[in-house]
Amino acid sequence: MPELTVTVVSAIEPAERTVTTGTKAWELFVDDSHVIAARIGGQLRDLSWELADGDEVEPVALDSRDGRDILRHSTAHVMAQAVQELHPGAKLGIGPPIANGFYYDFDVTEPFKPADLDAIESKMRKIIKEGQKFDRRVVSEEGARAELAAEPYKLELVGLKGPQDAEGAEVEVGGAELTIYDNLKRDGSLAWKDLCRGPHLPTTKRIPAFKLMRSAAAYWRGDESNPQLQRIYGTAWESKDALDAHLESLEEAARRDHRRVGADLDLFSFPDEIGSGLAVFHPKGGALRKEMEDYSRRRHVEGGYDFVYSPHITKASLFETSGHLDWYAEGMYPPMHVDEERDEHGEVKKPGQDYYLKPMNCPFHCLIYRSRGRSYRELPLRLFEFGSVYRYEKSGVVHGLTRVRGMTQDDAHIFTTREQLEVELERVLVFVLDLLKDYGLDDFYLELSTKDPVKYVGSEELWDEATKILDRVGQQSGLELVPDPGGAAFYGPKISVQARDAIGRTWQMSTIQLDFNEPELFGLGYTAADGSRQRPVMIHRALFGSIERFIGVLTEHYAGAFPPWLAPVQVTAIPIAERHDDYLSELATQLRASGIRVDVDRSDERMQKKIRNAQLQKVPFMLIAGDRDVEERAVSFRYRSGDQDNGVPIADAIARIVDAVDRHIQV
RNA sequence: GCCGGCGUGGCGCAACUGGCAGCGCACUUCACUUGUAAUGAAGGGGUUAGGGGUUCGAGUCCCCUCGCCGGCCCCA
Repeated sequence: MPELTVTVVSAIEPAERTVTTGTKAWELFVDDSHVIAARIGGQLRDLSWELADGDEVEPVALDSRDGRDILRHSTAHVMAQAVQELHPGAKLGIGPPIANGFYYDFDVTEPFKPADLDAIESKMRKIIKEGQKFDRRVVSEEGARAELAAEPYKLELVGLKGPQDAEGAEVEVGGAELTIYDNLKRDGSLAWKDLCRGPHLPTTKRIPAFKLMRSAAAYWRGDESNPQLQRIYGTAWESKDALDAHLESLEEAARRDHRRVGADLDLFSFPDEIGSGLAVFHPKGGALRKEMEDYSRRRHVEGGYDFVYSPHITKASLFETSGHLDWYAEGMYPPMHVDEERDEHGEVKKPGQDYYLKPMNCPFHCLIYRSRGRSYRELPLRLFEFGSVYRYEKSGVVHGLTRVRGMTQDDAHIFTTREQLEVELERVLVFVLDLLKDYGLDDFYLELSTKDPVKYVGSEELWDEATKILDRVGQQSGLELVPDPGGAAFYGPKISVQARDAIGRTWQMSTIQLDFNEPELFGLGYTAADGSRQRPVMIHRALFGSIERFIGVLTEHYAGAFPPWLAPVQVTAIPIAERHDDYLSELATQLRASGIRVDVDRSDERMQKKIRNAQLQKVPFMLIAGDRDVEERAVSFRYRSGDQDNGVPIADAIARIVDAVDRHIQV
């Protein structure tokens, strides 16, 4: 029998194996039940793939990254089969794996209801139990068209046959050839089939745990002008435990949701009367916000920024100059038309003016720059403002504090010479990261957004130079630098700082953005050392992004249990009996004199209830006093963890609290 | 903006096919004075998001508006 030699790449060391011709990949891994696919010559393949001489074969385990993707993709197929059995007219869209799960899009006459999902789930369990085989089959384009005649969306994909455009479509048609996967029952009969690149699990039985999550509409191929399909999201895992852990982490995220924590802790609200996406901060949220802002101001003073202020509205001409009305008019609140006068016949006597709410602060800062002649000696000029901006976000995207229509940016615009640009960018990045760390975020990576080939202004050379500088600065930071091709705004490339929170989610925080456009539009200049007139480069830089959003992120990061310096109430004093009230009120006066935010709970609740209330409000320090403490001129600490430290002398107690606040430490 | 779901005291929820708007927490008052997560009693609070319609009768059914939730598109 002819033989061939393959190399099995495993965790230990590559091993050569001699096998007979016709050997399938699974035969190399019969003793490892976790292996569900193989990477052969760099390509992911089914276990039924026939080996060729010289192949390098790497096992893919179910609980690996690739393994989970394959599992989820196969589960999506099972779901689609179930949907088509229950809803015979349903047409297939695409069904790729995504982070933590999968989805599949369907064109159905009626949107799915929760009860439909239950039924689909039961049907899926039946299919999984049947142990249907995923069987790969290469087809010609004509063959595919014939087989898929009833699947208009699949036909469209056959026409594309490449990974372009539609996100996720590459899992269907990505590769050099077209393939169809047949789902075969035990008796070899065809249960279902789908155009798909694969690979897949060997059989449906290899799906250990899954759950359908929700349904929603999605535009076909991600384009608003296309029809909306009904998408079902699901998740699948290598074990029941892994699924449960995933569901638990979703619940943890829900418990931390800033909309919920914000209401529980009385931080902020979104009164309907004001309008969608517009928040008010209550006294406790106000204390938190003020602390954040005050600290930021202090650091900006130290960082050499100049503080400026600008109004919330302006005449249209400013945004004509800046180009915002050309590029972003639909993202702006419509204008208010003022000062128009009409005569008795209704004819316009005086045309009036359009005023706009500002969606950005930069044009104002450009005017401040331009208010007089500038010398190279003044640069870099760093203008900083907590600037409130208003954006008419589409009604469907407004979300808590993270996507609002009115927000305050901690916005700075730095005007610099081309020569200073690199040094200044380094400085800004260090400044931004240091400050974020002070608020308790310390796990970052960077994203470099580069030119969108169709939507940009300025010369190629300028973009290249600026992109290179940003890249260099990013590299020097030592952080991971992820490319984001085409992600830049039309006026310049940017670096954004992504932060991971306490439960591993990433948030886009700061952006540092170059702008070659506005200095040009506003005709900004400075006199250089040689007396020539030069154009400055502008750096846009927001650190929190918006204060509102940052408060939302921090609330979720800390799950409301803020470190003492940020906590709205830093100390709750709890008397054991009413006769201890005055003792603690005196202590509170002393703490307030040290700048500590302290409440004395003088309600007529029992002290256990007061502890519970303070605990639920996530107050970092509870100071409890009874007869013993009064006698010793001491106080007893209780922390959010439930830990106690009793009989602490008053002076020590104050010092301990003030120290924790000053040093920004968590307790 | 699009698709779907939803909107009942401050918050969380209940009210079968249309038939007296209710419970818990919170709030107020009174009593109790207790050493580390809920003392007891009494009381106040709602034009059921807003508007229109169907009906003898609407929280419940229909229409419009506003708002919220989950996605999609978008996010300068």
